[in-house]
Amino acid sequence: MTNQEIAKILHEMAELLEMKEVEFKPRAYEKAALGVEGLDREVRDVYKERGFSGLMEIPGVGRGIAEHIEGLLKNGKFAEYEKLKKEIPVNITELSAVEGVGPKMIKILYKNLKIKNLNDLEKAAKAGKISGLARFGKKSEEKILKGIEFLKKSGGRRILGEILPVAEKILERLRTLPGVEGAEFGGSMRRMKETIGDLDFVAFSAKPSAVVERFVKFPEVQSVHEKGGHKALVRLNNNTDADIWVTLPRSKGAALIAWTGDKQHNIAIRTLAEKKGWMLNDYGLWKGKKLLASKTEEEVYKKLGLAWIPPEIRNNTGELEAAQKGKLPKLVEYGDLRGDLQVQTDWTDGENSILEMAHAAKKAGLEYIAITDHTKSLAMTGGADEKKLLRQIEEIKKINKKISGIKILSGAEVNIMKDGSLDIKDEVLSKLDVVGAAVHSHFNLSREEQTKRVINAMNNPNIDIIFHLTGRVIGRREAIQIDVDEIIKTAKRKGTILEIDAYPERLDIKDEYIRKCVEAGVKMVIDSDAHSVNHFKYLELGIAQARRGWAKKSDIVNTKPLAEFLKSLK
DNA sequence: GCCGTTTTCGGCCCGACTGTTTTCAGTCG
Repeated sequence: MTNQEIAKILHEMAELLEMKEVEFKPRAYEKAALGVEGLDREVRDVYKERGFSGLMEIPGVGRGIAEHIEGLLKNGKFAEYEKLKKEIPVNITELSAVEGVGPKMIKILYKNLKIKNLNDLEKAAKAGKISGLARFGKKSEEKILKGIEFLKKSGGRRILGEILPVAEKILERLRTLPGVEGAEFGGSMRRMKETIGDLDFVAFSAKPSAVVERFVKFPEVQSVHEKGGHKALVRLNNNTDADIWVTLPRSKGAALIAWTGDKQHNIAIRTLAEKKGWMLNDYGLWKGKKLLASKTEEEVYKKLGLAWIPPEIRNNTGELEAAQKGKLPKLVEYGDLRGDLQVQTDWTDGENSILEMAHAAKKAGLEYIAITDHTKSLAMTGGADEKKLLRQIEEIKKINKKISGIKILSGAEVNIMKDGSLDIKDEVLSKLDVVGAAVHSHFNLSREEQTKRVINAMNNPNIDIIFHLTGRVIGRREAIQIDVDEIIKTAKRKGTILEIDAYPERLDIKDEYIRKCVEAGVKMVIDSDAHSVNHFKYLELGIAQARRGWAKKSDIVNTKPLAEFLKSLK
């Protein structure tokens, strides 16, 4: 049983208990489900190695839920879940994905109309059966149909890189509206998460309702789900939803904290306020009716005894404790990068020439790039063999003489073969300035084989960097099975750098692994993996990823000037 | 059912909007 399957059962359990109006347990199951989802290993492997106590170390999992997970792993049994599921045998995950449909509604729909899945729901709504139920009307029915339609079209979360440009355009438009005194992203967009479910905007104005009215008429808005004096929820032309909340400028700090989240961070920080006998809501930090702080985030955090916490790390994984102790790291900043160590050109599968890429990189504010075209075993890209690489080294020397303000390094993205050997001879690799190695095939090897394979490659003294270690493509291809802890140990021993590939679909390695590298003292680089002159903008996504992994400037070697950077290579 | 600077029992974040109602439950973030 995979983590996803276990998490799904825990989520469903939360909803089933919600239907039964059981108090507090739903949230406990919800938290446990999140804990399982967030794990960087398979629960079954944790159980195999560490047994029951390993399960109990999963965040949000205590004795009770650990026992249920154990049952699921041992024989697929979870008696209470099955019993509840028998009472209300419906596809909860599917139904609750419909906007506006929650556990209570699912229960009523099943009891009265025997609705079990999306198909049943759509049929019943179209036949006008739902509006006949007590406490349901025509509008509820329409809303359900709209929700189903949206679900069919949108297909879930979008990757950050895809949606960020759209969101920035809307934010700009919002900021320039008359009467608006500032606007920011909220939610997962402000936290720069890998994928975005919907867009959140927070705006500040003395006349909130006027701003809401203008917002819902933006050209990007396709339809309006709901609209009040301070809030609106709309659907955009690109089939994503966007929320806006407009509040008075004096509440800015508290409002941004409330709307940035994430949920667990908010719960933790509000609980912290409560423990001091205060109350934190969307408008401020209060002692009874007395306002203690609200204007800026810094002010609110400070009053609570916390340093300001960067949005990217607001997810209740230790940031509050660190902020309390003044031990938050100073994260690498947007704009800190001086180089890019993975750039493809038209020598293989890139779209532009070496010179064009160099100019584009310079324009993007970089001081050096490494040309890292694919190597020969990646035939589909026209990968370079030894002769072609040597020719490219000479070509780069020539171009370097012609240009100024940027230095081009010669490199390669060497293919790691199934057994961990490399497809380019050492004597040629040793002539390159920067050598990255990457897995591009045999994604399905066992964890042991895959780990051994990559470690073999790392043992080659010419390999400076491992590119996109886990090979995942968000939404399309799973990460390879690999023991990241072992890789990090080896990287530490060998002085190998691990890459944070900023290409929007990759974002590889992910934030938890970055955090492990930071803790282990393993250095990283942030690369665009550019295949065109337009791709250097992706570096921003990589920086966001690094920040979510608590990386400091000193953890990222391509924040260094060229000479210093070169010293950190083998 | 989880969890702990109020620590092994007694708490569990907070508010806006909607729909179908006459005061609020359900949903969402």
